[in-house]
Amino acid sequence: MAEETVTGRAVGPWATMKDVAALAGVSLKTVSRVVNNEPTVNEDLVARVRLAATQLHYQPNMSASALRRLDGRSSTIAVLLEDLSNPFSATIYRSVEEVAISRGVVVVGGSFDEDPSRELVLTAAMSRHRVDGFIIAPASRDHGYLAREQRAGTPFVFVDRPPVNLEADSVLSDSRDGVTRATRHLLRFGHRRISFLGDLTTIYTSEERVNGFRDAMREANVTVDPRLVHLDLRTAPAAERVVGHLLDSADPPSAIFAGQNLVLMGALRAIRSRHLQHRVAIVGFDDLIMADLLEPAVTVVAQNPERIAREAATMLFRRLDGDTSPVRRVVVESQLVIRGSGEIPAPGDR
Amino acid sequence: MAEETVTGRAVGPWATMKDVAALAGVSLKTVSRVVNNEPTVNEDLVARVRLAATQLHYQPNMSASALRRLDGRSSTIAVLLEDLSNPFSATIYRSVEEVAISRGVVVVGGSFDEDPSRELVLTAAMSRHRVDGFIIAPASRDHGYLAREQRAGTPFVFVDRPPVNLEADSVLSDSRDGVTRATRHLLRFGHRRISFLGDLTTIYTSEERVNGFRDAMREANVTVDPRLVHLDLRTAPAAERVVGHLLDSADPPSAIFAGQNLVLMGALRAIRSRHLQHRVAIVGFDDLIMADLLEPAVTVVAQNPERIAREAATMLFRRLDGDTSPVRRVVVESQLVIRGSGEIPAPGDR
DNA sequence: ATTGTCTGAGACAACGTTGTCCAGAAGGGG
DNA sequence: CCCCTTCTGGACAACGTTGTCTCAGACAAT
Repeated sequence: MAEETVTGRAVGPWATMKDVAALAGVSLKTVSRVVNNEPTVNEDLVARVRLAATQLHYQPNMSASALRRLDGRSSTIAVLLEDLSNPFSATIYRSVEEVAISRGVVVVGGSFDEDPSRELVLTAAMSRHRVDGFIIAPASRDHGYLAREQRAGTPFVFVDRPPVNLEADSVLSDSRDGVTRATRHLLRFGHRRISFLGDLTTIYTSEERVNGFRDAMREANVTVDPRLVHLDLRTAPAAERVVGHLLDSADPPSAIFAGQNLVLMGALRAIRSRHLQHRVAIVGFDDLIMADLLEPAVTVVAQNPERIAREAATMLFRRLDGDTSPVRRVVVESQLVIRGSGEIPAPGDR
Repeated sequence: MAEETVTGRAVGPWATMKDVAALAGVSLKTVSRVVNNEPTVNEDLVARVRLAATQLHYQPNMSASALRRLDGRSSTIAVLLEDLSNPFSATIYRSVEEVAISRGVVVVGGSFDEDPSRELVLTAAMSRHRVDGFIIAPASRDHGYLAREQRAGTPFVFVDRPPVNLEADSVLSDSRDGVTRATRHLLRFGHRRISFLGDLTTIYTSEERVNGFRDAMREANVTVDPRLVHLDLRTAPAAERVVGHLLDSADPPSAIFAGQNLVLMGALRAIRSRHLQHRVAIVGFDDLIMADLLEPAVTVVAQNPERIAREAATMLFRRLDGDTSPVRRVVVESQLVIRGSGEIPAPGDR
């Protein structure tokens, strides 16, 4: 055991292949072969090496391994999302982890918080660690800077947002269509004054969602009152304030579409504090835990983060396994979950 | 740029220190010094090296760096929790990430799902990657097997659950006390038939929570009806079923303490479906997003995952910075958040 | 018995970096 | 002017592993 080496390094009791080889009475290279399950080793030797390895609690050093291997693989992938503490990102992370662990790959996570400079910092850090691949929901709107790394052989799979200035696989939700369908749903209940509340317009999905809303309104020949459209809302309190003003105004909306989780919560608070929850219809984007427990239960457009993640992970690993087929864009359907709050009819309506 | 090396390896366009040195017209070692911000380099050379590095988009190879460094540091820490997709774990992960990124350290995450064998698999994987430290909420109840790694110099900080058979720092919630206080709260509203619903008894915190409940009941001289205590509930549907039976029974509880998130949700569903939400008091452990939007809003014992994570991360990094002071156990207070559901008086009560 | 083929194990170099050591330049004092 | 010290940069080895090559030995065919 290499308690102390020539250089005087106090590495602690990490056994190396050399130690295992010495104990098993074989050459270092034979240990390497056994560790990598190469089939050309005599089974007696395999057994001896295995025994020595367990006795010494040998754990291969992945840094050394990654350094020396021809493919440079580190058995590590990066999953970089908006915010690992929000349920959507967390579910994606977790589902990717599931696929990764089954392949002996560990997952390095990071949160961008919609900050493009953080995206740069984190992707660079991951590059330094030579992760084998990326699953990324970018904050920036230009991903050309990743081309270099991509050419170096690192695959990228974009989730939730498409790559810009980069040819890469992506797995997206049908946000636009999802919102269109939800808006049609509200229109069907007689609503004409529908308020749309959206997240940062810099975010791709956020843009898609407003567009989906406008699509449905145009299709139904309902003009959108610009006073009812509020974008760049990021927090529940901000949304609560805005919705409060809307509801207190002379010509309030009869229905609200909340384009994001926190915005939905703020809107719900504003509605409830005015006891309007059975009068004003509301539909949200992204499912909320406990949405079914509210009174009325909340109708939402639910995305499918598990499926997005599974698709993305399989695509990534396929690429790592050598798939060189053309870039793919997979769209995962979102689903309108009808629970009550979106089925409140407009005042004059039947 | 090493497009192709002697061995014929297609490494892609990763520039190495050698390439940078060649372009800058200095020796390899000088590049290393510049990259590591060693102060003994002439500033002209520094500038030249920096320029060459950016021109080549040089990113140091952390695998090589970790391999060669005396301390073997990989600038990586592992955060291994129950389930990264549940809000408690996700918040901890995210808060640790925040501290880590400020130190240029990346975070590898993993979920145990309360499966001790998965704990073994994941910790071993992290060992192979030679992570610099661990923040861990273990699934197993014996952590002696980590001693070897600890002796190798890797610090461990346990969160949410204390280390067993291992001397290591820990950051815990005052679960037991929190539950005791919540139970007293229910007792104060006249409740005597209080039902306790708990998670897997193998989980440390789960055990603590029942104990906290029994403490308060004993203190108040109220005997606990064993039919009202249900443990090993893991899912919302299971909890819903159990609470359904309780409520439909001849002698139902007047108050319920739900020892965990999903259990709370199941209990709430059972109560609501019987329209008893204004009759049966309920208090949960762990805050729920939107708990304030329910009718009545849900009283909970809220933990403080951000603080737990921040404490744990600072402890870990202090250890990495050489702190050799005795092992510490930090307790982060939980807080009873009064919202309404826990303040429903018992039937016969004032 | 000799040669040729094949299998499996070991010697050796190399991956990209950092620690150690040394040499040459620069600077100061006698 | 020379010697000694200080500072800076470079040569070299080493980290733990894997790829390549070689060689010993087993075995079959002549």
